[in-house]
Amino acid sequence: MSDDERAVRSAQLLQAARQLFQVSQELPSVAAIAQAAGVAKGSVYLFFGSKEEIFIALLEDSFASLLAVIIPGVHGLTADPRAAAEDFSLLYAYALANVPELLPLAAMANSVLEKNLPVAKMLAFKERLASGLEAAAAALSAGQLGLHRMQAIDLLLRTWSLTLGLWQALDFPQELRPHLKVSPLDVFDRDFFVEVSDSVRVMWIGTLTG
Amino acid sequence: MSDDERAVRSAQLLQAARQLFQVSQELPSVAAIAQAAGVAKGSVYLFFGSKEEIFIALLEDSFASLLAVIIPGVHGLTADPRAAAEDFSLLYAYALANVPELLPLAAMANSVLEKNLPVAKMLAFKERLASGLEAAAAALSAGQLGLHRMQAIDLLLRTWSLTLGLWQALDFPQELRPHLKVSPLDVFDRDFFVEVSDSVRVMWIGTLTG
Amino acid sequence: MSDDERAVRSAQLLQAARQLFQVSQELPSVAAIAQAAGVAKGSVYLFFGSKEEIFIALLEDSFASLLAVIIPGVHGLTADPRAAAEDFSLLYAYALANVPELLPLAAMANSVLEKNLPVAKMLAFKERLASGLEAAAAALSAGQLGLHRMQAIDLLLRTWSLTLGLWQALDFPQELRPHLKVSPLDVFDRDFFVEVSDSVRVMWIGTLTG
Amino acid sequence: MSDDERAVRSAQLLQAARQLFQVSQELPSVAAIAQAAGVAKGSVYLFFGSKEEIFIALLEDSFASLLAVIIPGVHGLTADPRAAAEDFSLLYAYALANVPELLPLAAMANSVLEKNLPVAKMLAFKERLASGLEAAAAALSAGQLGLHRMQAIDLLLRTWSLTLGLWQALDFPQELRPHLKVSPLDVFDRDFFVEVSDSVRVMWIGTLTG
DNA sequence: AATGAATGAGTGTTCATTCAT
DNA sequence: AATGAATGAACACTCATTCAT
Repeated sequence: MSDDERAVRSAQLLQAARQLFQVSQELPSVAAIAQAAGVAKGSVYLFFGSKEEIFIALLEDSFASLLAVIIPGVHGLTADPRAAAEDFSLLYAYALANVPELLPLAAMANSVLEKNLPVAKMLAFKERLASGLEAAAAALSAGQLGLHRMQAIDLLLRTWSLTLGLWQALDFPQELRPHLKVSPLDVFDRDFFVEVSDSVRVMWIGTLTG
Repeated sequence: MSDDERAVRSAQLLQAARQLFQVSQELPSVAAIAQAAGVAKGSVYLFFGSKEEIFIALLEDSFASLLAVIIPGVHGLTADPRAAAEDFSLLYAYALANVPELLPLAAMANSVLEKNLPVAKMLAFKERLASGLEAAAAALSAGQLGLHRMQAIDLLLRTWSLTLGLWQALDFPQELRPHLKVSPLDVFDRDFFVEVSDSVRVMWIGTLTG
Repeated sequence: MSDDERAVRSAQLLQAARQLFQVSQELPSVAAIAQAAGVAKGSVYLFFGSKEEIFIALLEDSFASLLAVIIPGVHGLTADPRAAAEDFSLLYAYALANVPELLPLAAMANSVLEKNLPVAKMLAFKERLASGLEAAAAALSAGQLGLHRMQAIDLLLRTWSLTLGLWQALDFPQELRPHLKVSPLDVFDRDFFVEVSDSVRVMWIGTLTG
Repeated sequence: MSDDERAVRSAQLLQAARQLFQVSQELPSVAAIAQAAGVAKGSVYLFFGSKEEIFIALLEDSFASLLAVIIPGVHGLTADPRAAAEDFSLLYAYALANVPELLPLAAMANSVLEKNLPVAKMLAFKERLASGLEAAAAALSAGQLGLHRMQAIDLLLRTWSLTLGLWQALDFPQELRPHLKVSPLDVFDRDFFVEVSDSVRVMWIGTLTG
């Protein structure tokens, strides 16, 4: 089987896993993924070493999608800190909205996905994350904002952390949504993307003008 | 059984759960908690409706411990934004270090703990979180920084989100630690508390002076 | 649960396992054993650590049954070697016939049962086998044949080995039985118990008179 | 494909299976055998009908190797029973040592290999074993010991049975070996080949002089 | 003939929870 | 109130075998 074909098949499985995950917000069983992808259970293991590897791959894939939007974006930011912060925060929220499974998946990474993952796989995963972060930081520091590499890394790491944390703070299961209108839960009644955008903008302004 | 007695027994179970969780970084089994607390397995269910409720209660308890330090702290902050940001960020990191199980537990909340939790319990849990946030915000806005209630809530919510996200980004399983010294993982080789402190200070300065 | 109760329940499970094994000549599934014993699958694990442990226990139990007949028998053997060999060989074949699952199970010990068994359990198992052998050897050397302990051990170990090997050589699946009448398979067309008895008698005579 | 070619390829597969089995003492997977033989997995099934057939063939092959040494040996035995027994027992142990996979494989025959084997194949296998036994018996009875055909068959069948049983009684997994020095396991702490040689000699003497 | 991608049956084990005592 | 024996649902993974190419 050629590498291309493998990539196609893997992507199909990932797509099946993505859809199931988006619906249930839980890790679907391998049987469910296989069925959704129209292959036999055993075939899943031709492409992924374990169930966890599937979702780690999905997480990476989604993260890469995010970066694919972010990297050109940060590279083209203006030299004006406030305008740059504004532009980035909007672009960022928009990019996040396009990979809806990213944050729920990332929120499971530490507690669920990394269990049962061989050290080597986990290392490789984390290294690719780090490289992605580096790449984005490189693009950011190559722009007109005059950030050094380390400053760019710090800013992006904190941006991502804030995002992930906000998602967890503001994500409410469907059944709780109606109650968000009533005090005291109304403090959490925010549109996630607006909140991300706002808080990221503030953080960037603070960093760039501080 | 009197309410006081119930409270004592619940606290003993929580303490057992806390210790086991701190050691293993995984949700201990109900059997393990019962044994550690010196009671029979079935007795756990006289105090908690499910395994998840134990850890939700533990999370709340730990969160309350954090607030117990934060609330007086924010109330006494100086009017000078930079000094206030500096003081808070240090106090905050210190307070976090005193409840080491808080962040690992909070990181599991969305993906693990909230499964299997009846809506009513979950609602109550979230409401108490919201109330705690409100209380801290009240203390913060009552201080000399001149923040409105909503501004205080926003700032604290973002602070907590940033913290939780950073913890997840920087937490590495023991086996991966050695590799943190080598590129590209070295971008993650930070002391969590220093990083929290720094990033929170920047966020506060940005917010207060923005 | 008292030790007595545990013993009773374990024995019921063993009995269920024994019956299923005798019928199918294959290791039944845990589910099948549980069902046959009238308990839930999980309950099996209250008494046995793994599937293999069930059958190791069954093997031990059957072996103990054999020894329970053999030990008094060897103790009372006459001083006359030929008569003793004759008496023992008959008693032995009779005793074997009373634990029909013993040899099929023993034949699986090396290749199947000992897989997946923790070293400690396996050690304990082998030690009890050794002790049983020692006990029988003690009874034999205490009799009138004038055998030393080591001679008795050797003789019994060889007797058992010959038995186990003969069983494997002469055991034929049901579907092959009809073909045993036809050359060249007719060399295997022997009654196992007669063959055991004969060959053991010869071995004993050779040893005792050699 | 000519019969010769088929024979060569089969032998290569058997050799691969033999080596893998000798190393792991477990039945290697078909994939492993194919890889070790340098062919594709599916190709194995051009030569063998099932995995079990491979090992049945290997067992036959190894058994034939044993016979190839034994048959000339028994033919040339002296007329003196004790000397003959001595000579045979040494030759036999030596021959066994040259086919180290034979006994582990034979020990699996009843419980593992014969599952999943079509009756016809099994019949053919058993018939060839019987023929081999007959051939050896013929050689033995043609010698100077004056044994009848049936006596020779009996003696050889019992010799083989004793050997197989002893192997199973004395074979200990690597992890248990250290414990063999300590009572009560020390009764099993024997060199297999010495034990086989001794016990076979005794059996032969008993049979030939009885 | 040779391949190797695809299959899918088969099962031991855990553990939160219940409930009779 | 307290126990702990009993439950049984849930599921990843392997690997012998097939068959289209």
